[in-house]
Amino acid sequence: MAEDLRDKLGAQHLPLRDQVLAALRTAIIDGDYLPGERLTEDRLAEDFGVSRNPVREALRVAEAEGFVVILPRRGAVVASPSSGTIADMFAVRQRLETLAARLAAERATAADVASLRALLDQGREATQRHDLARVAELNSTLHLRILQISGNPWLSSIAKSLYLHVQWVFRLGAAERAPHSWAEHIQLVDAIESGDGDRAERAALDHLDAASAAAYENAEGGYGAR
Amino acid sequence: MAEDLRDKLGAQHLPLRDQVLAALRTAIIDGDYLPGERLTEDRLAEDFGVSRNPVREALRVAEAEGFVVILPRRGAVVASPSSGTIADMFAVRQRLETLAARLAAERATAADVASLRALLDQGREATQRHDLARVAELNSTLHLRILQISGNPWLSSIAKSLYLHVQWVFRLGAAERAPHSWAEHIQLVDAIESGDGDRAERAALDHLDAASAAAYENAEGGYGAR
DNA sequence: TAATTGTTCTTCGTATACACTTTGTCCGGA
DNA sequence: TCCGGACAAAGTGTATACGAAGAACAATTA
Repeated sequence: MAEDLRDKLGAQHLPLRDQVLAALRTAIIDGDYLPGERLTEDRLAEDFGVSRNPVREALRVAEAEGFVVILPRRGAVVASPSSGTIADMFAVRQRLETLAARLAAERATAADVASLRALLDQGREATQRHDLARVAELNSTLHLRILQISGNPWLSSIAKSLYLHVQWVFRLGAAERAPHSWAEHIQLVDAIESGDGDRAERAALDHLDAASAAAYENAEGGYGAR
Repeated sequence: MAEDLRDKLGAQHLPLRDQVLAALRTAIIDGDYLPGERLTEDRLAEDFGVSRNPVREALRVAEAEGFVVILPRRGAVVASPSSGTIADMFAVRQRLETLAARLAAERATAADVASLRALLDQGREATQRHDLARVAELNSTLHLRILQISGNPWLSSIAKSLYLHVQWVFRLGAAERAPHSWAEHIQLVDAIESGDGDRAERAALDHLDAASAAAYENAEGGYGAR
């Protein structure tokens, strides 16, 4: 028993680089590090209380994921998404998340549907409490869960990365829109439960269209200020 | 082999980690490192003639790209794509490359179309010479060019990564199929030139369906075979 | 003012050290 | 023969230090 636990703990060991990467992503998405801000290795190492090596490895992955830009011999800066790439992101998301919805509808087990319903319930409750942060969080969880249910790891990983970026760019607007989009989520989960791929795809499309429109309205306010 | 890779590195002036990453990707795609093969840091460092640090950074990115799998405290092994993930890859490619074809049709300039036609001509010529390697290379160039013409950097980067993986898994089969698929390419470029997004999307879909079917036939033979 | 020089900061790569895990091997005992 | 544990080897994870080279910025000079 005790050995069992120890084995698990050993396997669960999270390398520092992964923790740093997660913290870095979160910090960027949350706006603790603003677009264009310079990220020197020493500074990050100090912020996270680790040595430079894990920081460097995390930075390379963050670059591959598009969260930072690394200029040779000059270091890393937080990436600055332009409004052009926002439309591009939604175009790709539309293709991928509709596929995810279709696959989820075709493959979801009763337990999968139950977990989605549970998220919907929690979301409704949080909406009533006007707990926007919690709603936004549940929103993300729901989307990621659907990706997971789709059972396609490529789809899941790519769409997840895109989803994180969307959250990053519109984290404020998304929180405001979350309550309005909850009805769309119910439609989507209903469609997934029905097992009707076409219907699920349509529901996902509607949801994304609305989210895209909302994102654009929100973008008017603008990121331009540097 | 080590000397080969080292020579490739010496010619350029990029950060070592990027050169190592490129060399690693190439070595994996070319089969110099086989799926399941263990990649110890010391060994890679020696193969590429660098220290452990650049190797580690390259490995993290290669992991994010799906070329290697890293197990905590146990190191990296070359990823082993299962036939399951092959179907998944094609499912995602279908969504993305049809979008790319549509966007390319809507946005292609005369110069873009001319460059595609030039590739088609070279491909026809290489096919007549039975130069399969060259045909396969032009095949890739054509696909990547279409992605580029689509003008969506997210789409382009994601689909390119997927395309590399497909090449990796089916590099032999793809070379054999290349001549047969050339007619489909002509259809695709014609559709792009017409500016008809629907038509381009349909042409891309047909092409991918055929490629997917061919990939599956080829996969029957299995992997380990020399 | 404009150009040049020098200084400083930072990245990039190397090297080294060491704790800790995993893995493999060997050996004695049932 | 087979099992189990001690033991050694291999390799990762992390920290640290150091030197070289590039980039940015300040200082100096014409």
